[in-house]
Amino acid sequence: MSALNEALSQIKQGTEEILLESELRSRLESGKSLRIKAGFDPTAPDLHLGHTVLLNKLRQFQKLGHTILFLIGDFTGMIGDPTGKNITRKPLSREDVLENARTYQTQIYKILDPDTTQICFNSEWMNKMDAGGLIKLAAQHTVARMLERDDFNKRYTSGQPIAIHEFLYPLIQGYDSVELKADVELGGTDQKFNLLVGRELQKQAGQRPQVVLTMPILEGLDGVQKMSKSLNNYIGIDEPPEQMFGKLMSISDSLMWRYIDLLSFKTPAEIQEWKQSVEKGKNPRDIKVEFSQEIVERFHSRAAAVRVYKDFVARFKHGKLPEDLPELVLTVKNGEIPIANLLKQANLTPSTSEAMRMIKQGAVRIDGERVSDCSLKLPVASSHVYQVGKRRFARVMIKGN
RNA sequence: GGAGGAAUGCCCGAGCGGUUAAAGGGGGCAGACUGUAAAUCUGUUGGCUAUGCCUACGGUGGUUCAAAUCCACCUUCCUCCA
Repeated sequence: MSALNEALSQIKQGTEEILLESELRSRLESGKSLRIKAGFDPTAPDLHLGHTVLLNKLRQFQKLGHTILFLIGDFTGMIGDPTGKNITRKPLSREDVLENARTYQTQIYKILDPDTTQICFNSEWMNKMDAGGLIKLAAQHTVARMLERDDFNKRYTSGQPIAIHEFLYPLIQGYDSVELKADVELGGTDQKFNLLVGRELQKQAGQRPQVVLTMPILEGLDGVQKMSKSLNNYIGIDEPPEQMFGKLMSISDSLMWRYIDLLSFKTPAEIQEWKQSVEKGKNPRDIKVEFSQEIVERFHSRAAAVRVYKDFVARFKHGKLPEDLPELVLTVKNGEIPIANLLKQANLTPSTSEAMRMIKQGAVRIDGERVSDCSLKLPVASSHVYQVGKRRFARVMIKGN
């Protein structure tokens, strides 16, 4: 296989769609270092594994010698991508934007190579654009074409409101490609429409239209909705190894394959081998362990991956307490504290009412012993390990004042 | 500019004067079973100084012994007409 074909097949691996593949091929043939654009929301600097599907692909481009334009949409952030849920957002302050950008950098450089990554902000050119410029931009697209976008279309036909400014979002995102002279733009499949607008605007600006490459959207831990912070079904790349491992182990067997396909750096052949071994009767859990360790190692270290597995075995096979359980000291006034209040103050339950419920349901343990008495009071100077459900633990020392 | 309609708990959605902390579903959480999986079954799902108290049906005021339910005004949203 020629180097070109090899590169192309690497790029194609795991991607949803490439528009147009022939254009990508000819650009790769030129041998030049391409400008690869990807846009990010300025408000959510907490990256999770869902984002890394895209980042991994960017990394691959870097390894092939291309340059990444990491665009932070601080201007478009004022609009908010029109999902129908959020209306206009408050513009972030300059400080917030820079702070978020810094947070992004510390996270993305776990995957991307800083040397060939350029961080850009679209406010740089958008703040300079005046009303006339915006009208000129708006004149380059039609309402009918805007309404082709699936979510606009749905909202329009079902009588949901669409604010005019929401139409500006795809336009500005497309215009960013003009400004950046992007050769390729990557995005999730949900971005396809916006990415295509970029092609359109580049053509009108006399540029070669960018190649559009879409990546599948990773489902969250529930396996249904896309991974997102607001749905709380995500695994953050900054999470401690234990938590990361635990969350990965809790995904279902069918979802596991989806995660492996989109996140693992194993070759397709190796993944195929895994699938076959499970078909032959291997416990899928063992594959999950191996895969989860790979991810922990990527964002932490080999040592963490090993430790986390040992801890996991000790805890769930042999019923031991976790090693890293939080410890805290509570100060009480009257020489004792009701169990419900203790659990709330130790952050093991959100409210005392919830604590009461947990006790009634047999979810609360002290030093491994199930508690059934809601009115139990704990005296000063005692120190025990409290547990609510399977996952929440804390060692609490009670002090008088 | 005119005419209608809607707003209920995390979400959807019933209720349309009293027995309503509010049916049903989804989601969440917990228990059982397991592999901290899925599926299944069961329970639970406002708060608190806790066998009682407080706050809740868009907001404010009113009618009533009693209001999510009736009235007035306000706010927000939707539909149709122009």
